Amino acid sequence: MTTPVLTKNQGLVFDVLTRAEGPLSAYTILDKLRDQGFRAPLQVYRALDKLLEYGVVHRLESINSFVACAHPHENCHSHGLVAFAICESCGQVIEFHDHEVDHRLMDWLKSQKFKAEKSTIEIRGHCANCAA
Amino acid sequence: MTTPVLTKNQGLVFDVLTRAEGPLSAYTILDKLRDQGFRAPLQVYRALDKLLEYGVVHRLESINSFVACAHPHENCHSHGLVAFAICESCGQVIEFHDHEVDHRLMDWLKSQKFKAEKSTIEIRGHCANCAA
DNA sequence: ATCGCACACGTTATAGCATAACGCAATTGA
DNA sequence: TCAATTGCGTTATGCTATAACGTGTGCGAT
Repeated sequence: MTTPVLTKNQGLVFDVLTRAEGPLSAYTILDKLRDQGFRAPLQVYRALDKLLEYGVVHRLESINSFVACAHPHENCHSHGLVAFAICESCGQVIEFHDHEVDHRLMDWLKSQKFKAEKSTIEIRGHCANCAA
Repeated sequence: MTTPVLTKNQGLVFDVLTRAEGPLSAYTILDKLRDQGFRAPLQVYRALDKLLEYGVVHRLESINSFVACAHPHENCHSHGLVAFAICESCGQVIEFHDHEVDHRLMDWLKSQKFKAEKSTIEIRGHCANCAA
């Protein structure tokens, strides 16, 4: 499963996210793309929907923001769960995968006969630099 | 650490959440409390802030909603991580705690010298009844 | 007792996040 | 060629959350 060629808008949004230091909100992305002709939120959200679908971008539910996947080449959907540590001081995000956590959660869900579709694991706190 | 006596507004919001079948948005709560004199979102949000602080209510980040804690008596802050399975068909939420997952995540965070403060683990999908 | 402080509350206004609904253009494949 | 699909642009709207102001009440310290 490989990522399709991106359209113009998808490419612009993906570039902005890739260059960013940390996660960006949809409206921040919009502002950064006004010079490229973006005028409305939907232009951003539609591109984001596709990028999320392709697995090259992640949505951080707890801060209503989006971040480029840390492993752009391999498709992120093929890993198991994705987890994020989000620094509330500097905004940086560390993405990580842990099969142990993955299996444990999946086993539990299985025991409940719950069919998992999307998952969100986000830890907010302070990174090594900011913990002071 | 015991839960303080709730104020009138906090009590009303907590009651609504306790009686609800599933999670409710702040504005849904507001609507349910109009007859008791609620007029503005802040009345709900302020009560929710306290209830979250007391650990008797959880916030579901991925659906912008709130749910009463499944174990009202024991303080939920004292458990480790809390995880939720959210059914996208019927809206029901299953709350669970798993020390294995907890430890595993905490170990990883520790290895990164990341100081965790708040966590979100939410799995969306379909529950046993709705999976059909 | 009264002053000062902390806290809950009420209200209005505004900010921030996300989608509905319309129509047009380009592409593809039967 | 026609129909279906997909992306795009625009306007309008809805949902989620907080800022900023002022009021009232309880309570401890002086």
